[in-house]
Amino acid sequence: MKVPRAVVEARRESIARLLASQGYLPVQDISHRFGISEATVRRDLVELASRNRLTRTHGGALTDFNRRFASVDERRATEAAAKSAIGRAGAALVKPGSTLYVDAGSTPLAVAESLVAAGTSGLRIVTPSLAAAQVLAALADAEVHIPAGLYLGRQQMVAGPKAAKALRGWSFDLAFVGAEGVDRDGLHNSQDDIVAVTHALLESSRRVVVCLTRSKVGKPGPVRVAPTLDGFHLLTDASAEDLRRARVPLGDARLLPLSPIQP
Amino acid sequence: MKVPRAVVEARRESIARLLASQGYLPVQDISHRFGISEATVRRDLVELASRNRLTRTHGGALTDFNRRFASVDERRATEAAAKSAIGRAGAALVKPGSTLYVDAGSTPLAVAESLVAAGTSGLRIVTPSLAAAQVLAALADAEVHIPAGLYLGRQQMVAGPKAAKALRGWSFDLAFVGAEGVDRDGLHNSQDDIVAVTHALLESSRRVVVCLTRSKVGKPGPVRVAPTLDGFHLLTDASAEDLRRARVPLGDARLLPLSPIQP
DNA sequence: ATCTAAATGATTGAATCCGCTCATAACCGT
DNA sequence: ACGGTTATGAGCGGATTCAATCATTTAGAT
Repeated sequence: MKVPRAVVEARRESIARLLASQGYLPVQDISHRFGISEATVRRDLVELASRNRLTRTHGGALTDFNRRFASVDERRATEAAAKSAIGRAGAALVKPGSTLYVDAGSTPLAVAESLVAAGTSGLRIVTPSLAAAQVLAALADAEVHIPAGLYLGRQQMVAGPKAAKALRGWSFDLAFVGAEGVDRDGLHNSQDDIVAVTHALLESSRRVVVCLTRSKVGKPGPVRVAPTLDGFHLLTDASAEDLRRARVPLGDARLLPLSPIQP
Repeated sequence: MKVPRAVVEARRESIARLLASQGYLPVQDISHRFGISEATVRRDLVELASRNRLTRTHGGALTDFNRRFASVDERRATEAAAKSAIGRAGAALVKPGSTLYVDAGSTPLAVAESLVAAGTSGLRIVTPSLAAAQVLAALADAEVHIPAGLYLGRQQMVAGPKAAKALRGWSFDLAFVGAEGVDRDGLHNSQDDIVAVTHALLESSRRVVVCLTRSKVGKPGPVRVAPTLDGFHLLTDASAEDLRRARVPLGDARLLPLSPIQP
């Protein structure tokens, strides 16, 4: 039987709120609590999910607390296996108690996730990526700093002319940066501000690790970071053959090995 | 094939931690990430669940972590009607093209949401709240700035001693701040750093609007912001009678009216 | 070195969940 | 008042997940 529109909206709001307090609810539970059929529960959940009020799962739904950074999640899904491998290899380079820079982008984010999975302790991390900050907050004893800047909603990060300058006050053991692409003309990224940050890192970090999936090899980009990879470390699932074929000017860059599979 | 006991324990620990950062993970995802069969994943999850490290669900598992603390979403859900009314009234004060400060907290967040709903144009906003930044990013022509600071995962905000200083470079038309409580001894908040920010705002903002739900009236707090509400504007769903009864020292504070009905 | 017990992956049948369709009932606009 | 529209619940086929079992491999103890 049809029911007043206001009732439907109120019920959906109730479900969303109940979920916010519970974290997770199975479809069956919701059905019982509200005295409606599971079919209706599913319809409500689909609707609420489309409004980004919650996330659907098999058999239930959960709050969006951690999943609010959506567009990054999409990119995170592509080449997930490669990014995961790069993440593990990157995290393996990190010693407890280090001071790190973790760039924005889904590939450096994989490093952050692996650091959390490894439970590396005593880290001090600077990141312009809100997604990385949120992930790293799971490390109880870590100190996560976010630099000042303009918030870029699409990329879930802060950026700005001040960002590069602010980094000079730090001294990093290790910096993980991403890039738009690398080809015969060198390393490329998307924005002036981000390129400036990478340059600043070359001076304030002992090692700068460029994290790149194979799909970025041979691709150009709007702004050139450097004509060669001199001074960088490279972490990628692309083979040495791939890099040679794309005529990437490696210079004296060190190619870091990936962990095969499994942690 | 059998694998060393230490590896098993390390992997389970990794799963638990990864889960802590993700909130929820399907069995399949875990299987892929760790390169183990789903059967093993289920066995690990059963074991971890028996140790109360996580909660099982159909098709995956989720952290117990979010349950222990009141998340931003949970606070947002409480007194939602009052916060929504405060948000609308606050947004109504904002002229297009203004420069604003929006504090962390679920009540100021309601103002941000109403600003987006109203589609106010040309805003320049500074906020330490990542939730507010994300909401405000929906305004295409807005400029959202995030100050530098330490990331507080539980509150989804940045804070730090530098924050107050950084604000002196700005000149705000309007600042929306929250508070822990207000009682006969004045206005209270939770941390030194945040109180310092409020003080800084009194100098760098033409008007400082304190957003308070009725439940905060009569409540004390760890750190006192000010002994009276002199110089503040007050936006609350509490009645003048409520404030009088709690002997709140209003001083020359201006009590702003709430919009009665919703749009 | 040898043996036992543990860990893993594959398989299978049962249980569960999902998306879809359809009939019904009653809200809502004209 | 009335017709169109919308919300609902039930049923069904298909997909997914689960629990249990079993063979295989090897860590860890004697």
